[in-house]
This record gives sequence, structure tokens and C-alpha cells, in this order.
Amino acid sequence: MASRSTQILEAAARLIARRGVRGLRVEELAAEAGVSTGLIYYHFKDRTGILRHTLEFINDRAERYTTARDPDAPPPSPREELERTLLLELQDTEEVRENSAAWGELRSSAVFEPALREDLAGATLVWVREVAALLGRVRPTAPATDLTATAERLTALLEGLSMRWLSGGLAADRARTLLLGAIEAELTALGRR
Amino acid sequence: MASRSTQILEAAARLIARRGVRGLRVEELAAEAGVSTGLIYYHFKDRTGILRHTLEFINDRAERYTTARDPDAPPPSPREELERTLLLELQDTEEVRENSAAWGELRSSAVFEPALREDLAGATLVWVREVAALLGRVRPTAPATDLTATAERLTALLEGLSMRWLSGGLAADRARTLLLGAIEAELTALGRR
DNA sequence: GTCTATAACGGGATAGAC
DNA sequence: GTCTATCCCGTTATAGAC
Repeated sequence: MASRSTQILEAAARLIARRGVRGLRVEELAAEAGVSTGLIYYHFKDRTGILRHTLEFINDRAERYTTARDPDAPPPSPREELERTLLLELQDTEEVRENSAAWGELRSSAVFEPALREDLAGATLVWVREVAALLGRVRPTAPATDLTATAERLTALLEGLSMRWLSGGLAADRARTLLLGAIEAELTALGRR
Repeated sequence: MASRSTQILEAAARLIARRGVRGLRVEELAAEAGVSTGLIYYHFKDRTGILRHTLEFINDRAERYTTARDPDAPPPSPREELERTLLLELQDTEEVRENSAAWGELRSSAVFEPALREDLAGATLVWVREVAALLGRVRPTAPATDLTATAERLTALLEGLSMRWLSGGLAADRARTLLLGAIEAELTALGRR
């Protein structure tokens, strides 16, 4: 059973995805979570506190669903797993879309909210390492620095595509196609060093 | 000599780069531009009007400086021109940084402000076409659809890197190195079809 | 821990003079 | 076209009861 503060954070992620960080109203958050505004301030101190905890919350959640696997299905090849992990973030399902939208919002908010930067940088680093590890399984002989650089590029590209998708200029399946093309080009480059 | 409304838009670009769209205060904008708030509403109707015109303004300006060339210097090779054009947007000069920051802000604001979407999609299209044309000069035999897809990826990657740079998680020169690596990988892929 | 009520303030937008 | 003055609403945050 979800605790009160988890319940608030779930609502916050939902609302940030729907209205943006800029459009997040504490009163509306209270209504969405079914609690009072006072309680929100009690748990999270202030608006920034809400944002920081929401960032942590969506990271934990993403960690869960990108790692999850169907136990009955045959184990995927490294390449499949890499593609699946990255493409997942452009999938139009409730939970994932919400996470992507909230992540993008928090990322761009961080440009002007120093309080978010450190958490964001940390989360990005974890993500880059994870993707670098997946790349390493596809290209076992590639040097670690190349794997890291490639992971940074692919994740940054994913963020850029995601932003265009969410701002309405790019269809989701087009974004996925483009991302697949980049994976192909990058893996080829990794294999040629 | 700059007209009054140009003067206001210059100040708006400066301020959006410094404080973000969310942090843009009309009163502060008036002070920065050296005019009254009333005049701003007279010229741009409302807050959204300011944002839309600022978007147009920074696009025109970017068009100017990405096209500009030293008339005495020897004409650059297509590859050089491609790299120069893209890397320019990650350069830490006053005007460019301002443009990049404002562009990123307007892009992410558009996710939740439909009024900005159309203008933004149009500007993105122009930019993608421009980059596709540059790519076409480097790889004259590549099919147009491949050139477009590559241009979409490189510009989206640039936006993603720019966002990380501005949100403090990535040094500018690291961003440039990563972008150069992507150009290399993409051009190789374009050459192999 | 949780609520209600409200203080306190910031900032968008407009009216009307010049 | 441009300014000054100001209205008024929405929002954050806190006080205090339960």
C-alpha cells in the first residue's frame, strides 16, 4: 500500500507530465493526490522539494521498468536489449510517457533551478553507465571511453528526440526510426576502431 | 538603428536566456529594454505574443550568423562548413549562447504552450533542411531521405547536448567533441549505402 | 500527520493621460 | 507611440486546530 508521500509523488509525476513544471500548481497537486496543500508542505518543505523528490521518484520507477523482463521469453541478444531499452523511452504507454515527459521537464527546468542540477547530473550518469554497459555487451572489444562517448550521444539524442516528440513536431514512430538509425551508425563506428 | 520593438525583442532574448521563459517578468523586460510595460503590451498584445515574436527574432538572428562568412578566408570544404555550422551552436560566445539558451527554453515551453508549437515546428523544418543541404554537399550521391534523416538526428542530438550543457552536466568542449564524433559516424553511414 | 483558513506577495494586464 | 498608475487575480507558504 502506497504511503501518503508516495501517493503525492505519483500525482506530481502525473501532473508534471500533463502540465509541466511551469504549470504545476501546489493546490492542483493536492487535489490530484487527494490531500491538503498543508500536508504537501509538511512532507516536502517547498516547491523545490516537491520537484527534487519527484525526480528521484521517476528515476526509481524508470529503473524498475527498463530492467524488468518477461521471465518466460527467451533471453534477448545484447543488441536487442540495447534497442529495447532505448526505444522504450519513446513508447506511448501511460507510465513511460509520463516518465519521459516529466524527465524532460525537470531537465529543462534545471537550467534555471540550480537546486535540481546535482540530482539530475547524478541520474544522468547512472543512465549513461547503464547504456554503456549494454553497448559493451554488443561490442566487447571496444574501449571503455568509446563506449561511454557513444552512450552519452545516444542518450542525449534520445532526449532531443523526446523533446521534439512531446512538443508536437515529430511523430513517436518517426522518432523511434531515427533512434534505431543512430544505433546502427554508432555500432558500426564502434566496430571499426 | 533598432526600432523600439526590436529593442524589446533583443532584451527578451537576453532575459529568456538568463532567467528562462518561466522566469521572464514583463516588468523586468521593460526595465531591460528601457521602456514601460504598457508599451510592451501595446506592441505584443500579451505574454504569449512576446514569446512568439522572440522566437521569430532569434531564428532570424541565427540565420544571419550561421550563414555569415569571412570574405577574405578561403572557401571552406563542405565538411568543414557542416562541422562549423553545427559546432557554432555550442560555442560560448555572448550572442550564440543567448540564442541557444533561448531556443531551448522556447522548445521546452512549447510542450505545454500550443501557441508556440507551429512556429517552432516551422523553424525546425527550415533548420533540418539547411543541415540536409550541407550534408548533401559532403555526400552528393546519398539519397535525399537519408540526408533528411541524418539531419534530423544531428540537430536533435545538438539540442540534447545543448540542454545538458546549459543544465550544467556537460562541459561545452565535451559536447563539441561528442557532436563531432556523431558527425563522423553519420557521414560514414551515409557513405556506405 | 493531516486538515482548514488565510496571510502575503508577485506579477499580468488595462485605463487613461500625454 | 509611449508613459504612469493601479487593479486584481492566482499562487506560495504558514498558522493553528484537530
